Amino acid sequence: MQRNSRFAVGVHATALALIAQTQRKGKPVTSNAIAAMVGVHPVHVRRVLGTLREAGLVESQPGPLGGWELSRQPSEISLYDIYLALEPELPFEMPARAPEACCRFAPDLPQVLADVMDDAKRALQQHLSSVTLEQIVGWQWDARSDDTARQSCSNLDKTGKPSSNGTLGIQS
Amino acid sequence: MQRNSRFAVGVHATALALIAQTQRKGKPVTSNAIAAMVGVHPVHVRRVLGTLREAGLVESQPGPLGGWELSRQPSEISLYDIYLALEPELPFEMPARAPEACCRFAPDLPQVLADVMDDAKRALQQHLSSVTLEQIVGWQWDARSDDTARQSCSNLDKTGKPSSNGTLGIQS
DNA sequence: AGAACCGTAACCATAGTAGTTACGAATACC
DNA sequence: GGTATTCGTAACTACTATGGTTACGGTTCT
Repeated sequence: MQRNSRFAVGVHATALALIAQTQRKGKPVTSNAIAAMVGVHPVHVRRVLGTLREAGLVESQPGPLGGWELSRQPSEISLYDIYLALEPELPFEMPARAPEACCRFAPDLPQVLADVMDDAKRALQQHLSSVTLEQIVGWQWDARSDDTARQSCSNLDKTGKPSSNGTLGIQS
Repeated sequence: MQRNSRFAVGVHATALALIAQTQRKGKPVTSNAIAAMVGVHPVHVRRVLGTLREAGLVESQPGPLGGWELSRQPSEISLYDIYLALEPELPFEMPARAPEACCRFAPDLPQVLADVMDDAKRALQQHLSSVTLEQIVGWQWDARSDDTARQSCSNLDKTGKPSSNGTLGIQS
């Protein structure tokens, strides 16, 4: 646990959803499969992806053939979209402060600092906006072409079932 | 409280230390004065600045004429230096994961995601490294020249004494 | 009907943040 | 030397965020 992982989980999960869309048409990835591959609890996956659904990035289907799919073109989903949907604000927020706290000494410092933090947020936003899910999965294909054989992992959707062992073998 | 404010406090405090150095030579800012202006508890200021001292960014002196001073040229202290000293890592860290969790489906995705996150961190680092304390305080002088009169704030070092009212009038 | 999904609420353990108190050490001033 | 002022730090506390876990209900496919 610990250290906010929603963004990482969101990116990982949506990337897996996209890969699934192109790999096995008609059968979207399930929360359990994502959870097993990302290494978190299925409920957490649903919570994160549920938030992304509210933002219009993904869709879910219940039932035996259910799971998660992107609801936009992968080229239209940037890391910034995912971040913004999952986190209330970018890092480098100046904490709200009582204005009378500063004095003759440095009356404008709070505003200058707020501007500096805004610059940092803008730089970050710019970078995150420039990376799309389509690119990420593309890089993944590139990397994969260099690969040798991999061990198979049959019946992926079944793995990570909470009732099986409960911990998924994840250590804190 | 809440939302990690160490970075903001560190930047604010060091900027005030620099302003003090150039404003009232020989009399560094005290933790109490910084705490009052930043809006946090003096002990918290000492904790944050204590960490920055370990990183070699500031120095402290005890006693009636004591307080905090920069131990480097302000042009040699960047926001990245302050961030790195106060936080164990930049945001956008991929959580450590068991390697066997991923499978044939997307074996290289974890590495690709780690690279993507590294890119984000690099972009952030680049921006933070480009801003120095000297610049920040310079902007503050610029803004100040536009100012009209300000109310004075006599005996700043005394304000914010915990024994006075305990809360400093700070609301959560 | 039953199995396999998602949807959510509820509860809990853990950990990080910062306020608060307390006491000790160093320094300046009388 | 005594006192006031400052930093240094440990200890305790309250609050909050995070995410694991369980439980139960609703859909959809077979």
